Amino acid sequence: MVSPAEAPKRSTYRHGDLRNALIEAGVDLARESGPEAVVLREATRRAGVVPNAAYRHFADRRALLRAVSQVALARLAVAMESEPEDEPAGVPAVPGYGRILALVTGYLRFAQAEPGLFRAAFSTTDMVGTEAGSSTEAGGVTAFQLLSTALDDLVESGVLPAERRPGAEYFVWPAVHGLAVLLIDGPLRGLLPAQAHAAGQRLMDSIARGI
Amino acid sequence: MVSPAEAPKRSTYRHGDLRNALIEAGVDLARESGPEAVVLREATRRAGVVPNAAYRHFADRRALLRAVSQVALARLAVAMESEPEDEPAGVPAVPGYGRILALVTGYLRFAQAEPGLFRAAFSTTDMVGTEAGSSTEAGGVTAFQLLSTALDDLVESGVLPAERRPGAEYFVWPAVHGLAVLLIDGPLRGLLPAQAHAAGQRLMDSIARGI
DNA sequence: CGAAAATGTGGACATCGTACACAAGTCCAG
DNA sequence: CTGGACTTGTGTACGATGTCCACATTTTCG
Repeated sequence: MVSPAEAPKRSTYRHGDLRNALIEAGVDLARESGPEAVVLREATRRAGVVPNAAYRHFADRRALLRAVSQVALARLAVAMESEPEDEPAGVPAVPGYGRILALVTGYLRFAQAEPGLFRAAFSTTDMVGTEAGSSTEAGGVTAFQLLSTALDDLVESGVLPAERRPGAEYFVWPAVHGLAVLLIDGPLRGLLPAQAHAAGQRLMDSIARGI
Repeated sequence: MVSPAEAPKRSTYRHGDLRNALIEAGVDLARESGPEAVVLREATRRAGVVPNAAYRHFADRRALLRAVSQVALARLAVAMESEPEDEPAGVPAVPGYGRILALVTGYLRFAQAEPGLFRAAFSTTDMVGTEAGSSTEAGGVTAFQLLSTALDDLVESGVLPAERRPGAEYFVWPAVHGLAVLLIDGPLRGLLPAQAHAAGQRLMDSIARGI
C-alpha cells in the first residue's frame, strides 16, 4: 500500500516536522473521503511513522481532526477571498454588494469543489467558537470575519442602514451555509457549479432585499 | 452494564421484532451522543442479542444509521407540525405566513431540544434524497413537504406572487437549516430557545420581505 | 410431517484508538 | 567537551468495533 517512495526510510531518527506532516496527511484523507476518514493510524502510516508517534503532537484523534478543520477553514477563507467579483449584468452596481456576492460564491464553490474538506471544516463541535472568535492561530482571516467586514463596508457606503446591521452575519451566513450543505449532500446535490452560483445569487438577492 | 431487566432472557428463541428494537436502540444512542454513537454492537447489546444478529436486518452499520435517520426526520416533521402558531403581536396577520413561521420555529426548537437526533437526521449522505423525494416509507409527512405545501398555500392566498414561488423552498430551508446548525454547535450555541425563536423570526421576516 | 427459509449464536479476524514502558537522538549546564 | 535531562519515535498490548463464516434453532409451508 504505502510505497517506500512515500515513506523514504528517513535517515534521521527525528522526522523533522511530524506535526505538520500528520496534519497534511489528515487533510488529504479528509479531501478523499470526509472527516470520518481522518484516522490516526492511516495518517501516521502516510507520514511513515508508527501510530503512537502521533501522540507526541496530538492529545487524541479529535485533536488532529481539529487541526485539520482549522486548515480547512483557512482554505475556505482563501477560496472566498480569491473569488473574483463578476460584473453585475443588468442591475446598477451597488457598492460593496458585489463583494459579498463574491464571498458567497467562493463559499459555495469551495463546498462543491472540496466537499470532504468542507465537511471536515465544520465537523468538530468546538471549532466554530474559534472561527467566530478572532483569528485562527495560523493568522489567516476567517470566513466569518470576511463576511463581517464586508457587511461593515456595506454600512459604511450607506447601502445598509446601520440599525439593520447588528447580527446581519447571522442572517447571511446560515442561509449560505445551509445552501452549501444542500448542495453537498442534500436534494440539490449534483447541481452544476453554474447553477449553484445562480441559486446563491437568487438567495442573496432575496436576503438583501429583506435587509 | 446491561441489566437483565433490560434484556429479559427472552424465552422464545426469536426476538419478535429485533429490527425495530435495534432502530429504537439506535435512536436512543443518537439522542444521547449523536450519530457517531449509533454503533452496531451497542445497539444489539441493548436489544439483548448477539452482535451478528443485526446483520439479519441491516446490511451494515450505515444501513442502521439510515433507518435511525429516517425516524429522526419523521420526528422532526412531527415537531414542526405540532408547533402552535402564535398570534402575531403588532403586524397585521398575513394569512398562511404564521403557519410557515410555526414550521420554522418547530424546526429550530427540535434542533435545540434534540441535537443528537437532529444531527443524526442529516448525517447520512443519501437520506435527503428520500427526504426530498416523496414520502418516507413510514408514511409520515416530511419536513420538506410541510414547507412546500405551506408555500403553496401562500401562493393560493395571493400573498406570494406565483412567479416567485418556484424553488422558494430552496431559499427558506437552507436559511433555517443553517441557523439550526449554528444553534447546535456554531457560534450561536447556548442561545436560549426564546432567543432562537426571535432569531428565526427575524431571519424569516428578512427572507419573506425579499420574496 | 419434514424440508426449506428465517433468525439468532459462536468464534474469528482486521482495524482502530490509546496506554505504558523503553530507546534513540538532541541539547544544554557544568 | 560531556553527561544527564528532555524530546520524540518505537514496541507491545488491550479493549472495542465492523464484519465474515459456519452452525444451531425455530418457524413456516408445501
